Amino acid sequence: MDAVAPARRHNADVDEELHERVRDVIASIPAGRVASYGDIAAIAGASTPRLVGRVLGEDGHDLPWHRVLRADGTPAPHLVHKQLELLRGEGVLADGSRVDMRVYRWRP
DNA sequence: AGACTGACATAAA
DNA sequence: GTTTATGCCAGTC
Repeated sequence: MDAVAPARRHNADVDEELHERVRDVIASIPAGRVASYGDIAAIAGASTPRLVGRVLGEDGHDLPWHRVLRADGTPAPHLVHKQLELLRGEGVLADGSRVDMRVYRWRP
């Protein structure tokens, strides 16, 4: 097909859209469930899970950031304490510093 | 311009 | 089973 394929746009709109997309996905995570950065990145269309972490650090104050963990079920080193406590309040039990992703992992 | 850092993931030891 | 090293993408120095 002769239709052009706008693989890359230099518009900042795409960047902002991705930013909101990530937030929307995180906000879509129901209580008592958790998701990994890589999952959110894949659903939101982010190229790398690092973008998800950046979004949370910049504008995750209004989002259930405590429902976002790493692929191993271990949250960030500086938030592990708060993270597990918030999750525990939602019914997510953690073994030490690790959560059972295969049980609590949210899947759309 | 290049190099370092970071709320990560995956592979190898 | 855990720990270590490398790669990724974007932002910052």
